[in-house]
Amino acid sequence: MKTRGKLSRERIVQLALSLLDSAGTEGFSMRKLAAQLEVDPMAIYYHFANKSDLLHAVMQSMMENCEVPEPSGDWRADIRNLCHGLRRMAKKHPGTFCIYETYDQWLPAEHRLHEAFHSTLLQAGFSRKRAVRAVRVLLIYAEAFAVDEISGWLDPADQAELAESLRSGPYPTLSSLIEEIGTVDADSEFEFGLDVLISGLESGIRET
Amino acid sequence: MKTRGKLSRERIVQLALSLLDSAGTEGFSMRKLAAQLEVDPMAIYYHFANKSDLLHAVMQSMMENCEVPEPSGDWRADIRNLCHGLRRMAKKHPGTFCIYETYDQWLPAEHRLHEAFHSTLLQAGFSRKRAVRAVRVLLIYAEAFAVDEISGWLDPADQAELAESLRSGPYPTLSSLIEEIGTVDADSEFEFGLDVLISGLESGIRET
DNA sequence: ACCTGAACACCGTTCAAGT
DNA sequence: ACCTGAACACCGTTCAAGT
Repeated sequence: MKTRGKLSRERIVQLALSLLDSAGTEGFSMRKLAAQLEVDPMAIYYHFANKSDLLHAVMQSMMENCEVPEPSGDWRADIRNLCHGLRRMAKKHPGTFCIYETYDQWLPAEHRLHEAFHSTLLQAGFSRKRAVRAVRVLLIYAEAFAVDEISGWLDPADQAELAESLRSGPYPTLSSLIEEIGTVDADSEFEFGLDVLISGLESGIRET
Repeated sequence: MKTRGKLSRERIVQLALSLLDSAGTEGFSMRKLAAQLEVDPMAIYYHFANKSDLLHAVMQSMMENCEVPEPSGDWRADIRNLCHGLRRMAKKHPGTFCIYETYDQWLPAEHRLHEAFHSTLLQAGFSRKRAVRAVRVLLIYAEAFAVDEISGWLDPADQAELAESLRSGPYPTLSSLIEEIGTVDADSEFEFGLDVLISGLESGIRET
């Protein structure tokens, strides 16, 4: 009812989201989006101030749909679930997530997730300062892992390329590890990192 | 002696490196670089196939200058030093480092650093598989931390913006933590993450 | 061998105009 | 209120030409 025309903020955002995720950061442009909307490029500018204003709305839409599981009482399990939810969201919206990772302002929609992280750790007995620091480390890890995953840091074809690349100098250790470096199971890899972080965090809950 | 002209691969790379680091990813372009070199934009294309070929060389130059401290025998200290070296390099070359982070191919110049990481952990008694996984987690953390630092995730001015942004909904935990979230000392923050990771890693050296 | 210059297919965005 | 269309200042890059 707000719009009699063919366009609406909602329709633009939804199509932008899917175009960004399917075409990637490089393949996305205001002009291509307009073409998909079957509209003049400048029509979008009636609804959004500029490209980054639109991207802001797109990121908001992504974050609003992020699963934030309910707390179970076991902070270790809850933290894991929150990280998994974040990773699932990233894989569902690879293009948008990469934009989000280089975005330097607060997104209201991310507060819901951050609230859950922080309250989980405070409940678990973390001091305020330690909780904030722990969340920061966990988010850095989970998000950067997801970005690496999106950019394809696990294709088995890489193994040959690595071997080729290593011929540029004597790297005995790396050469002996080609198989291990090339063989990556993303799921268990992610789990491993969470194990390390959580066990590192539980050794000093009372500190600081 | 390879070039009689005003241009050379070396000169182009050095100026590209400093332009990229001072102007940032957005501010860098082939045309602006050519202007600084006082040369026609297309002159660069005689020395490099295209933009990403040039950026590859720029990243190589950055990584070649990365400090890779000698092993001391104490793997905990060595891992910390390697991570600090990486972070220092990132802060010295913010623009180039951000390009590097979204680059999806092997850079020969990064093998030196990775070799040091892996051999340190193997010496410390990590199994091959566990060493590879540990390095991956450590690099993800150190690099993503550096990127966050570069994009300015620690300015004290953010505190007011966060408070404003939190008014969009009820976020009791976050609201109570505004001060802690806004007050970040990057150095000790980085150290905290390393503490967590290393203590998490030492709890299971013999596993897997 | 090394650089120039015009040209092309893209961008995001301003601004005036149409309905 | 909502969209169009021409125009501008940018891109990266191809291709033919100059020295």
